[in-house]
Amino acid sequence: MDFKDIDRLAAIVSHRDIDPGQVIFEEGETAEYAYNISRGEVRLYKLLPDGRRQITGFLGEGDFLGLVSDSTYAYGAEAMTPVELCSMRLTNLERLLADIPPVREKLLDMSRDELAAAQEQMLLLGRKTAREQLLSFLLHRLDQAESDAPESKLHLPMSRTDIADYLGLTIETVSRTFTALRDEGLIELPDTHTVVLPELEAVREAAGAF
Amino acid sequence: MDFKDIDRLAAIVSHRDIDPGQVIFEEGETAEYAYNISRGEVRLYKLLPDGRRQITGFLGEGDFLGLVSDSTYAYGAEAMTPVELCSMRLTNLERLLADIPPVREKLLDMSRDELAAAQEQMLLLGRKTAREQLLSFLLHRLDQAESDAPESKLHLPMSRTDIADYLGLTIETVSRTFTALRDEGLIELPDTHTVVLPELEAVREAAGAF
DNA sequence: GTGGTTCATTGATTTGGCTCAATAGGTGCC
DNA sequence: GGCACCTATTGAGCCAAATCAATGAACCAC
Repeated sequence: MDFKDIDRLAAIVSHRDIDPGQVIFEEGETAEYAYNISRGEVRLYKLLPDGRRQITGFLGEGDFLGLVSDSTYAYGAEAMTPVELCSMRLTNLERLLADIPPVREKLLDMSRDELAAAQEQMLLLGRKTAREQLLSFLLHRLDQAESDAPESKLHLPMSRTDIADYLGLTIETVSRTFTALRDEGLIELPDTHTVVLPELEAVREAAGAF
Repeated sequence: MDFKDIDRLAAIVSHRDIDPGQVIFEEGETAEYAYNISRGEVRLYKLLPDGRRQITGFLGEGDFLGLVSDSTYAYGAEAMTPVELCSMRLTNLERLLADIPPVREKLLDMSRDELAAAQEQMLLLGRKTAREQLLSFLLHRLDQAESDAPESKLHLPMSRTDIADYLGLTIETVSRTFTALRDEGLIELPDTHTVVLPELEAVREAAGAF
């Protein structure tokens, strides 16, 4: 990507601020924009007609949002915290992609990573117990955060309901499992949204070798 | 893609036959080849250390196999029926991809479709009952087969165990659920590997609006 | 035909996680 | 402070699916 490309990119991006709990886009909506998350945390989800919700992923700063297969979004997206988005019209983006191989290559890599993560999540949802699921979830968050957090202390921006809908559990089971893990000494819970993993090896073991 | 490209493509592909039950590649193995399935049915799966298995997808004729994010396969693959593969060395493939935009574009589309399917599967695994899962599975297979089968008669090449591991259930639950659906008249089971859906609308309804 | 093997079905029982219900912490507002 | 609101925790009972166990059906080898 050279200077000319960067200029063209700058010309089609704009900015958008979202409050916590606000919908960024809904599943099935015609996809007009793709986004890059400048700040904040986002949940992706799918719904059944009766309201059951499955969260398919959590995104944070730097993540790309709005990769679509056809012309509609395959899932909904909501802000969990105040979110700043860098938005691009998909028509412009597609034209840009057609021209700039490195961007296209990056997109392909991203979707392959996302796919590998989705398969890991299927293993978790289909075959792991609540305990293993929660530990795997914590380890995964820790790995992601590792870059800027040297210690095994973890901030969870999402609610218990969000965690439950991500793991295919109920809020009560999530809460009970957190408590049980705390009582066993596998984790510490200084407050609701903070977890410390003092014995990482034991956690990895108990998570089903994540 | 022009004639020159096709020649280069032809030069790097070769052929491979696989017997039912044979492993094509294992999760974690260094990825040397990507494949296109010429004939037969393949299951993709991930394993936990204690042997629990989650099937993450079934592939058939024409499907592409071996899209990897890093240098190792993210899942294992096994033949369910006799399989004929068209194989390509990944090193060659990568070089080819770097040069030919339409191939790269196709790959991106495929991985986006696969990702959308993965998210649908997460919804199914996390939030649907055994009954809804099985019906969704049948409808999905029917949609895929629709092209060459005008009727709502479906061939299931995989075993009950495979279906169970795909849906995150046990073989007994799959069998019981099949029987229950048959007794309700929602499906017919002429033999173990054949299902007929006489009332498609009722099935769609009961599957949780797949 | 008989025994062995594999896969599917059916039955009996158990259990992990869900449902329903109550209680406890926080936080903000008046 | 006192109250309302929201989220999380804890308790009691229940149920869908798992587990354990037996039987049936199809296929092959001898």
